Amino acid sequence: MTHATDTPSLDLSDLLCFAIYSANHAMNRTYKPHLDRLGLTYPQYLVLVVLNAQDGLSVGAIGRQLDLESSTLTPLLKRMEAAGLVTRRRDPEDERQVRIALTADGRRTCGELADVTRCAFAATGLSLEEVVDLNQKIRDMTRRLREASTPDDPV
Amino acid sequence: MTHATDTPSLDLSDLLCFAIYSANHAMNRTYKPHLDRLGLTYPQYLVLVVLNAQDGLSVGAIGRQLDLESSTLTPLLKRMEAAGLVTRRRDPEDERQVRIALTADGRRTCGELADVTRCAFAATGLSLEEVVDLNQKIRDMTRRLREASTPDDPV
DNA sequence: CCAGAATAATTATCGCACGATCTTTTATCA
DNA sequence: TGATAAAAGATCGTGCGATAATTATTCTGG
Repeated sequence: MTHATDTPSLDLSDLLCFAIYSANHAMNRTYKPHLDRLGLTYPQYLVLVVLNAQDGLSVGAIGRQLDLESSTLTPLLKRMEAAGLVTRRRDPEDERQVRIALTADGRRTCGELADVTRCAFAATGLSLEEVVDLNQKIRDMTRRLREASTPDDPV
Repeated sequence: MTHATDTPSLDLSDLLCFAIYSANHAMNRTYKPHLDRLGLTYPQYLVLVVLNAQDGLSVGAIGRQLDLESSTLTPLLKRMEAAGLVTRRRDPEDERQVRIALTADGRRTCGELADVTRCAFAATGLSLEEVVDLNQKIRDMTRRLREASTPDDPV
């Protein structure tokens, strides 16, 4: 059961975590010029992707999709509000929640997202099939990482 | 040849960049309790991995391996110096460079890294073979992303 | 109905990470 | 040799991202 015997090497190039870390950096840099043009940061882009699928979500609902804390999202959403992309309104039904809605400008920016995504896709040099496969493999791993973390914190 | 026609969907779960983004978050969270025990942050852990392989590197040399700027590394290394893990000394041969060397404490901490890496590996739920394969796939993609970015900036 | 628990968001603090700019040191070359 | 260019770090400003503490609202049990 303990497969702790086949020790993974400590060489940087063998570390899966570093491969992911680097891939994330590279992806950010790939997106950057396109997002700069739209006046967006990368997490802001992700928020728009979420709102594009379903508008008027609460801060918490967005956070659950992106796996971000409200303490991260609150200032980020305020910047997006200042940029005129979204509005923030307390839900009259439950005043604890803040509903995030796209403005006309935000919706227009959402219209550009498909192009940005297409460019990034092209930059990977992967076929659509390969992207789907790699996406699935990474998501599976992420799910297992989360499962391994949540049950009980190894103090 | 132009696979720009088969547009990737804008659904969050289909975005490879989001899969990587989430995987990176999840990996960080997996490492956190172990690194907390050692008093390290995740990028500090990566610096130790680099120094463990070759001690006495310059700031720039570390940065090239981790793909980090001096503006990120300088304060990070100062914190590691304050924590007693490394020393920072101008190279007498070339006073522009700052050499980073492990202290006795730093070397002792390096001795613990293999355990941390092993725990993270176990949390992925992947076989060593699968890790090697996924690692390669991600690194290939990262390389292509870098190639697509560098030639000329698509304004 | 009301005290206390639970939930949602905000605030504060810390540590990356980047781009832009600056300083110091080294290299180059007319 | 003496001006200038290049290289290596350091500094500054902005924006995530995490945790912990706080505030405000809603829910729940007696």
